[in-house]
Amino acid sequence: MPELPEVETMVRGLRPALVGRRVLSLEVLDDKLLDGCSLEDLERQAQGGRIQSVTRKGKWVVLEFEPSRGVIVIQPRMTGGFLLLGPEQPRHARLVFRMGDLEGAEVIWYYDSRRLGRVSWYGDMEQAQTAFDRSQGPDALEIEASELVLRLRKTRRGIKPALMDQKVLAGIGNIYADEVLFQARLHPERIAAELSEAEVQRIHTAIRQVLNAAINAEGSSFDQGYRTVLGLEGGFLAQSAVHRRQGQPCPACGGPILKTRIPGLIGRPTYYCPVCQPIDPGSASE
DNA sequence: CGGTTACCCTGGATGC
DNA sequence: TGCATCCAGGGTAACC
Repeated sequence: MPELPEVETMVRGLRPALVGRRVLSLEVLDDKLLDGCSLEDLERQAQGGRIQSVTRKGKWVVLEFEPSRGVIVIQPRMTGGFLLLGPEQPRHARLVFRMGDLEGAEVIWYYDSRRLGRVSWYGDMEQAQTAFDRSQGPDALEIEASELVLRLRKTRRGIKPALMDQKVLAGIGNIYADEVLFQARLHPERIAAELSEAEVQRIHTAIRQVLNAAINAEGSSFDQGYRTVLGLEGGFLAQSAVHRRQGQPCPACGGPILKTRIPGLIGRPTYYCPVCQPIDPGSASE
């Protein structure tokens, strides 16, 4: 579920409950989520450790314990999330952090209905960073425009699948790819390597605008999916331009938003305005 | 190597 | 009501 804005919202919500506090115990309720570490090792590593920082790398949640106590990385993927709402077990709970020195909540839950999320442990922050750099590109909020130009020039896929490729840049998924491409007025099937520098610059600007707006709205919620750590819905979809708005008027031209499937993203819907985001830029209406 | 698809999972919504 | 099918915020192994 979560893309960069949802993960950023999780991390911001977790910080006051975790940073500087001691983990009395970590209980792993579902060891299927563990990636590269045993249940026993993870529980033992966390037990009694004080959390030094809670950060985000791309779509990863990173819990750093006090020096030399290691790092836990959680990838929520489609349906993972955290809840601070006390001792009552939520549905699909997979991890339980029982905290000391905590005023509001004593228990922090990680839940994941589809069990696609992953939990890893690294010896220190440097190892976690190395693992990140091996599998992910620069964070979408940190990448420079010039770097984005270089990276997009290397692939002949459509620009939407390229933006969603975490090795190109980390943090963008299906919702925000649609919003970024609308904001940049680019058709999702435009070949990434054929975009002009000016067009990639528009994408770079749109990424920052869209992701920051989504963070301010605390992410995107629909159906039974993503919630904040307090169990609240994120508000971004109320202000989305195209995503999940098929048949509704484009906010720029008033024409109907289309829902379609594009090559390279089978099984995932794409929403766009065919007038404002023409496949042939020469025919743009703006 | 670059690009695409199949598959991993589950639960809620939708359709017959 | 019951059952089948479809759908979903992600990622990766395997394939062409």
